Amino acid sequence: MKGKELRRSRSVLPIGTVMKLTNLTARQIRYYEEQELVMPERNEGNRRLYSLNDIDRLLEVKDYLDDGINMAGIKEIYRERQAKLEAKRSDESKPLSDNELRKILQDEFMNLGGLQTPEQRSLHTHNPLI
DNA sequence: ATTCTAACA
DNA sequence: TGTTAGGA
Repeated sequence: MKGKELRRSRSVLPIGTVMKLTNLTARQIRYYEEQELVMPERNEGNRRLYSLNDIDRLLEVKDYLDDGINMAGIKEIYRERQAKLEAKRSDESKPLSDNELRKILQDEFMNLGGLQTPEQRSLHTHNPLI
């Protein structure tokens, strides 16, 4: 259950492939890196190399943006996601780590509405979630 | 052919 | 965000 994560975190994809896989422009992909939403590695020639996890993160960022959440809001989401994860790591390091993770992600969705702009919020009056 | 940084009619 | 110049 460990070699799988290693493969997903192995950076090998050039930005051109990431563009096709995420439908994002190179400009957007580089900008999100500037915002520290993804931190791809670089090869000998200073070319960016992305991992499958980076792809997932990029797609997630795109979804949040589509839902009207701004850069600050997205950063806040990841900031809290990491904070709660660390908290569970210090105390009962192993025990209910799995169920706890579910609750953490659940709480995350509960707070999304507060991070959206008033405009976007009014567009989703029928779907509280998302 | 691809990607990189910097900059803006 | 788009686009473009000038390099690697």
